[in-house]
Amino acid sequence: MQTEAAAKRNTRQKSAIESAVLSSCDHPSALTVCERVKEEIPNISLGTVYRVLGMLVKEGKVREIPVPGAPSRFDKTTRTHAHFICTECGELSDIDAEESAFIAHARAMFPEAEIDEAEIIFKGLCAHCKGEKS
Amino acid sequence: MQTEAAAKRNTRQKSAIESAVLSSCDHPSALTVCERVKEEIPNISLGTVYRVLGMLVKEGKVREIPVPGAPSRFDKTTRTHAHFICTECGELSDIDAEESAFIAHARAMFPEAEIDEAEIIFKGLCAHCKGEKS
DNA sequence: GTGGTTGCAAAGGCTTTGCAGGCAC
DNA sequence: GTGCCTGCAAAGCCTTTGCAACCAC
Repeated sequence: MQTEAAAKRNTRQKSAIESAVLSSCDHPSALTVCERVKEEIPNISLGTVYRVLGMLVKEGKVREIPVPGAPSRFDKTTRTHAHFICTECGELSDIDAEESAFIAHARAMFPEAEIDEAEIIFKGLCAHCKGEKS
Repeated sequence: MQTEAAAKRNTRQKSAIESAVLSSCDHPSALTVCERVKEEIPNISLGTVYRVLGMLVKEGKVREIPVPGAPSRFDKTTRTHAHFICTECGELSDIDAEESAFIAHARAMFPEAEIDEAEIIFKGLCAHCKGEKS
């Protein structure tokens, strides 16, 4: 007997979506994941991709990175860390900043609240786009 | 002769929207701003509120705080700082964290990119909602 | 056979935009 | 009078959801 979750089933779609995210080195959006899975399952639907990604996030296998004014990206790295997004080309990179230190600081400033997580996004120009502008 | 901006006009709507945001102690969404302005200009439209808020943000008079999965909030404080949002009731508070220190850290990790700004949001339960859960 | 899953399409929420009329200058 | 601004409504984008068919168990 599992804790309480109704018995989950393994399907072609689920494993294809999971491996698409886990094997990606970038940070794909739901639409990108859908396109990649389409190579294996041509008639996969975007609704299913969103549903399965939601499950994976809930299970803690994948992390969702909300991007202001743009579709969320999905990240195989669960370890908390910050991100950098290029305002020109939209490329999203990891930044190995001590997010936990930020949270500790925030807790010190706000002892009466219960702070669980942080979303830290830096914005600017990536090396490539920076070069093109100068 | 202004720098280059086509001559902007002063209208009842613009000043009402601007003062609604600047006089608010909370962090209203565009819809909330619209409702408050309606007391003064009953037939103000949400489209206009979004348009004017966009101008104010561009002029640097107001700051937009994008909230993942919820409407953006608008903040009269331009000084960069972090925010805390309660996942239960949606209340948004300022946190006087040294955002510039975060940016400096990120720049050190990512010297090849040009990092301009940061969006830092902490999530958890506010004092009030925390009390109700225990 | 049961009921979690899927594909499709429609709907949902937030935000932007096209257009004709209106108003600040 | 000019052309920026407004109100209205429609459209846009990302995401969620209802439903009947489907398939893992």
